[in-house]
Amino acid sequence: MSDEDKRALIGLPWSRKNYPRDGYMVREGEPATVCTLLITGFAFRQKLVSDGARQIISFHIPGEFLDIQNSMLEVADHNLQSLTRSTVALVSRNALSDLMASRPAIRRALWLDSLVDSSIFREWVVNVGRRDARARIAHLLCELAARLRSAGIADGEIFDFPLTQEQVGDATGLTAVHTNRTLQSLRKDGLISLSSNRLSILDWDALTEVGDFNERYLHHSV
Amino acid sequence: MSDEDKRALIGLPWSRKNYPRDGYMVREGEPATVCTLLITGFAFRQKLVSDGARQIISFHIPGEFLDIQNSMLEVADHNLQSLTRSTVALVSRNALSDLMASRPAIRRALWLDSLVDSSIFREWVVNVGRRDARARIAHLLCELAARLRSAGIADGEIFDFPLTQEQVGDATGLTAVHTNRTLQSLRKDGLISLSSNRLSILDWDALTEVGDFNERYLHHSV
DNA sequence: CGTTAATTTGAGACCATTCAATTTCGGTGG
DNA sequence: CCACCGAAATTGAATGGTCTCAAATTAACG
Repeated sequence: MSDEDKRALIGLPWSRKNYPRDGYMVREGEPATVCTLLITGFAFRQKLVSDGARQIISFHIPGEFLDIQNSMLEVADHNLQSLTRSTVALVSRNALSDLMASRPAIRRALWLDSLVDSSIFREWVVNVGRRDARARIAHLLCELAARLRSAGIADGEIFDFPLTQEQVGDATGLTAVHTNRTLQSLRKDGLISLSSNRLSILDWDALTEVGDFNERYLHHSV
Repeated sequence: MSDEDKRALIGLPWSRKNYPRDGYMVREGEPATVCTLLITGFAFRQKLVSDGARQIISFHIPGEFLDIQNSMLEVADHNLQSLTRSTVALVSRNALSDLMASRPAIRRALWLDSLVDSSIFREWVVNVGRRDARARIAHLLCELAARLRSAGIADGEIFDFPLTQEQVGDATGLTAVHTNRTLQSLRKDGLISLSSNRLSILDWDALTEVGDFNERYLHHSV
């Protein structure tokens, strides 16, 4: 994007909104009126099934758009929640839409953003569909680490990790109990250390091996 | 889209290509040069994990674009295969790209198409992550039926169903053996009848109940 | 420092897998 | 038209990964 594009994007009218931990930002079935950019904190998407179980569909880090798709598709098809206390920028659908109409580079950037989103969903289908518990969790940890590094939010082997074990389980299709046992097994093997909301990856190569992690699907080069 | 838009789309230079059953259309890691529209037959996307297991990520029916995302993201992040013998129209990336630049309605239609795709991936994460075998398979059958009806390819309760049980299993994260037993259980309960590549849905309401199926995620109204 | 949330542990049950063998089906050639 | 073939579907039995339920321990927070 050119400087002019960036100025136009930053110049959009927006308002700031804060959410508490676990606060609902968008509910499934609601009409969408605004577009949300995450400024600080973490967020996640989820859907509930008929017996009340929850499946987390993605996690989001600062700098990501949370609901471009909702704003085009009129009605939200999933729930969007803050993971930690967080702050977002709200932009009106119409203002963003006008900007996309007049600025090809911005249009292209948002389009790519949503295509990468889509690629991540595909990898998650594979993760919950065809990997065992250890691999699922290892893969999730690798993905979060790779994305945080790529976004410049973290750079070493130590990360803020605000997920509860129940949330890790809901993202990987496991129960909280089995998630706990699996994390212990990863710790015992010296792959990670995890406590008090801090994750250290002690052996990146081994963790990617266990998690069958190949970051091509993140399309970091685009 | 206006008539003029439609004419412009149909007027794009394209070539026809045939694939045999299980033929590879795109391989993971390959650079993308063309954009593929499925004309006849069925196709599916899949990824392979390190132990050789396969996860099917989506099925596609005639009239759907198969790889808009690949053509924007440069390198394919998954494999694309024909399910049955099929015919596709190949359009050059650049020609389609030019058309999208000049025609907002076409751009919007393709954008919506890929957003619906994305919504379907999200639902599949939920399906394999948080539903048991009966619900997973019932849900898959409901989705295929709903999409075929919506596309006008089928209209009653009887459908061409060219999937093997192994493929149903690979789409739902189950083994072929357990898929077989689960299909028998759905038959025994009078929900479906399935043989020789023909699926009859005998009790739609009961099947949607078992599969926890709500078609909002298909966004058929857009 | 008290209270609630989150993590951890144990034991038993169950859903789905594995492995192997058998039967059925669709297609092909004699 | 029938015999044959490989692929797909089906069956059985044993194994195992994950779940369930419940209780205990530890950590987070006002």
